[in-house]
Amino acid sequence: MPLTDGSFKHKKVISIGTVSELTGLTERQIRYYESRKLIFPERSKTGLRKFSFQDIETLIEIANRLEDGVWTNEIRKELKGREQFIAEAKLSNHLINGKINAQLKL
Amino acid sequence: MPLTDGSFKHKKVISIGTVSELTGLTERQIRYYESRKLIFPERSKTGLRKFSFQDIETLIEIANRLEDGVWTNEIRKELKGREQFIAEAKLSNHLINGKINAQLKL
DNA sequence: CGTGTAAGGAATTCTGACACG
DNA sequence: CGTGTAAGGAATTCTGACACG
Repeated sequence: MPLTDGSFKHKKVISIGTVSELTGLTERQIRYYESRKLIFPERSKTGLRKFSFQDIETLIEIANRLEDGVWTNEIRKELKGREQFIAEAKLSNHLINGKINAQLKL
Repeated sequence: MPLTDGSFKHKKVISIGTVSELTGLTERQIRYYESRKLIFPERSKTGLRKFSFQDIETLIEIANRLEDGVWTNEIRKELKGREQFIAEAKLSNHLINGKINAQLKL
């Protein structure tokens, strides 16, 4: 039942310069957030960082939280919390779908 | 009624090296197809090509057609035909939705 | 026609460090 | 803590051309 493609959103293909333009953040900031384990870009064979659209969305959230005076340590927890929530929601959704299908067969 | 995001699919953010990896085509081939007006990457301020996921899908189609022995001239027409079809389908879809909504109000 | 390649230059990205605080 | 910057090097990309055909 997935409606959106999503494969595009999570594919790591965007280089740091483009991410910088899209987010308004400096490359320095982006690299720093990676070192703080807030984002996890992939690397090309030669070591160049590759980001996804999802990473860009996360970076914008990070920038907003930092403006609120929140530390990267705290932001990391928040992001993990969100991830956990999504994972649970997906599982729950999956289970419910199973029950619905079971009922439909009766 | 758009279900898929789509904004990601059409955003021009991928550099030619990554496109080459994703499609299996050489940079030479990709640049040539652009010169033949089969794809239309954007350019960064300094002139670097930027492609979208849609461009990548088109490139794969192009490669398939070329393998079939079709010339770029012909492929260009095919692609235009497809575009035209999609545009018409969207319009038609829009009109039908309008009629349905009109009926629902009766 | 479609593609390979060598050529020279320009733009991008990387890391580690010094700085401020 | 989070960010700016100068430094030197490595990897990427660009264009125009010669080549084959």
